[in-house]
Amino acid sequence: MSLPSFYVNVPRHLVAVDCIIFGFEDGKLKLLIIKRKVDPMEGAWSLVGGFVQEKESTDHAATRVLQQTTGIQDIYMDQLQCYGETDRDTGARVISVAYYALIRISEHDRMLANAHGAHWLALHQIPELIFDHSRMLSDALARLRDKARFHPIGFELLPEKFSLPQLRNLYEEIYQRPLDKRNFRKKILAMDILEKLDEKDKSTSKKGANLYRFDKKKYAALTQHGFVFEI
Amino acid sequence: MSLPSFYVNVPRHLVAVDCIIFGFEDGKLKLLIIKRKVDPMEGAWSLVGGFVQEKESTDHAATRVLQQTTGIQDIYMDQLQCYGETDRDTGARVISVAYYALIRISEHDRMLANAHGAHWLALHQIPELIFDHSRMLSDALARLRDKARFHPIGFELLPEKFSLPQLRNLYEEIYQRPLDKRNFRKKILAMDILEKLDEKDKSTSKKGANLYRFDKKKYAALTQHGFVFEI
DNA sequence: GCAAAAGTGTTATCTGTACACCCATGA
DNA sequence: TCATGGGTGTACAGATAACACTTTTGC
Repeated sequence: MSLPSFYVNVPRHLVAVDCIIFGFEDGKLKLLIIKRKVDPMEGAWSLVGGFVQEKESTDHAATRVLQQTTGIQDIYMDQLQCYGETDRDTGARVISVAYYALIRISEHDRMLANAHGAHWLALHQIPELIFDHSRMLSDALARLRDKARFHPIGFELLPEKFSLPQLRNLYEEIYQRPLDKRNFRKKILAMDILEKLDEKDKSTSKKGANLYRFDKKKYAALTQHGFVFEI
Repeated sequence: MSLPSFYVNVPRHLVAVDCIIFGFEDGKLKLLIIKRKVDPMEGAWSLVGGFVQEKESTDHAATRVLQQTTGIQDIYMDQLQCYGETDRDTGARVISVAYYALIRISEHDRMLANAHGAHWLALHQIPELIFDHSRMLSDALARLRDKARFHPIGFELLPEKFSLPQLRNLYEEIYQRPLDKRNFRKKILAMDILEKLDEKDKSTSKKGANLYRFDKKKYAALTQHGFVFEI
């Protein structure tokens, strides 16, 4: 197969994807990182990443890389942005497309991740990362805060069934500020996008906290009529 | 110079940049587009674009391409996102990084642009664009709306000196809805980020509208103290 | 019975929104 | 003098923010 002449004699580039993978556990936002297995910077802490193959989209590369290095599948993932500085990777000129992902940390996933040499660390425990990965992380955090404010993506970080204190705790962690218990409850319930379950979570108190489920269909229906989620 | 072994036998890709260039003139948001000069799709309407060279960053490629194809320099530009589908360009597999730019349309720039075969068209007059460029445009518009809401980037589209009716008109155009004259004036003046000039714009009325200038320093100072611009 | 987290309402303040008339001026 | 767009203030409604006590239950 020959290229149109416009495309010949054009430089070609190594293109990578890097994944900023957020989870939520023990009331803390966590990040999944690995010890790099290849030179340069072998052994240093790094985001999960890999190269874009000949015939796959960058989106596909991101989900594939995540799946291959951690065994994790079927999760919320969104493009952050492209990092295109010429010297960002010290091994070669590599253009990287960063993606951020939100994960419900499960024991299953935790074992798989460990088997792949990946580790969940709380945000304040994250060591210096290679190349521009620390920059990617702070950009991703900023994006997460922006996005979570007007889109119900927080639920991607919680188990299917969750309590309101849990949900509030998540947003307090994302925005790093306390949220009033009563006001939060009032606001979120007024949206009418949660299904109240007949079940309690007794793991954090004697009394037990009622469990809820995010009602995707209701949310979709409301959205159609101009409703905007906002925390 | 040899590469670390990790980087050999890795597929390389054509990487392009495409620019969504917004301007504001005659009370309308406009887009700068060109008739494509190369195959495939020669003669079809296209965003301004070009390939990323060996030793330049993607940011640099975007400003270079804009400068080369329109003569325009020194403008607000921000990355939109990367488009990485394998079949997005019908000529070859090309990964494209899209940038959006905001321009003060001047006669000087207009002539240069015309000389390069580029045209300013009002948004509602934009024809079908090649490849995924129409998608890029609508993504860029969405981003512009998002960003302009909380960042004072609207001023990039206006001349240095502008009137409040002009500014309001711009936001009405961006958000496609009428804004109350008095409320808008009250809100924007309360921010205390505009310098009132001793000059009037008489081009649109007998009375003349007072001119203002955006005070970058004041804005920067306020931002440091937690102030957030919001329309 | 007590410690610990869950759950519940009311009030004051702020912010957004609606709205109509006078002003300055060139033609 | 009149037509045109520029400039001004107030009142109401809805949203946000502050705040303290009761309930449940395992130990």
